[in-house]
Amino acid sequence: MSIASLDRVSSAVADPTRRAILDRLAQGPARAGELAAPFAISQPAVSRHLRVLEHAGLIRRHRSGREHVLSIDARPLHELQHWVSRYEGFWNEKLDRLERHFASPSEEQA
Amino acid sequence: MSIASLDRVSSAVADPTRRAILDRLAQGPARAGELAAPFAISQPAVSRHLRVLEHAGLIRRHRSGREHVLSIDARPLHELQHWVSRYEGFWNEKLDRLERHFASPSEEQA
DNA sequence: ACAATGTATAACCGATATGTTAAATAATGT
DNA sequence: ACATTATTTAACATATCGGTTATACATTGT
Repeated sequence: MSIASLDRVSSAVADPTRRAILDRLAQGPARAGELAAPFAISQPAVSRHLRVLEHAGLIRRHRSGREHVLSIDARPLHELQHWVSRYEGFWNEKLDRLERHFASPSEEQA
Repeated sequence: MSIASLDRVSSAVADPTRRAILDRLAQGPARAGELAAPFAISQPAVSRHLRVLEHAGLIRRHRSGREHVLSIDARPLHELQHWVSRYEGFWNEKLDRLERHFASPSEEQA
């Protein structure tokens, strides 16, 4: 919704480890430890990635005893998709037009 | 195309100044100076944002004398949109299912 | 009560990001 | 030739990021 969150969402997604975590969670909830296991980095490092994702609203945390179960909440990605979609026209005909423009500036008005 | 470029594209887009620059360029090519003018930051700072966008493949530079004319090339955003689109299902019925899951874990298998 | 387990937080470190101002480079105008 | 204009690059400061190890906290098992 808010513009501010687009900042947090896009920077959360800009990290490959965090994208991999989201990819994993797309297949279902997982404990923090399960999420950390596949990575070469330490558990505290993953813990902080989880915090970043949580602050971006991309995951939810449900404590079950001492375990933290994380699940995806991709709704903030909808906002990002909406921003990106405003450029959809550019990877089609508009780009071609721009390329013609630079090839022969005289056809600029077309 | 490549996975590596998704990194550069997503982090390029993670900065609000760079998003604003892309928004401006969506309306047509502009000189580097024109792009810098609306921002409170210095012109060299904008120059480096342009370099980041250029390295991400999101803008193209055409030198015309001493002027640098920048134009959008949104094709790398297509890749980002593709990544985001893999989560499309989650801001619809799947999220509801997960929410039911946490409300009453006994219905997990549904 | 105590040990073990799952996870977060603290303290720290080096690399990267983003801004600044000053200087370099390149083209244009006189 | 020289000054002006458009822009980048250099050198620097500070903040943030992403990693580490050590520690704290909370829960579970014995």
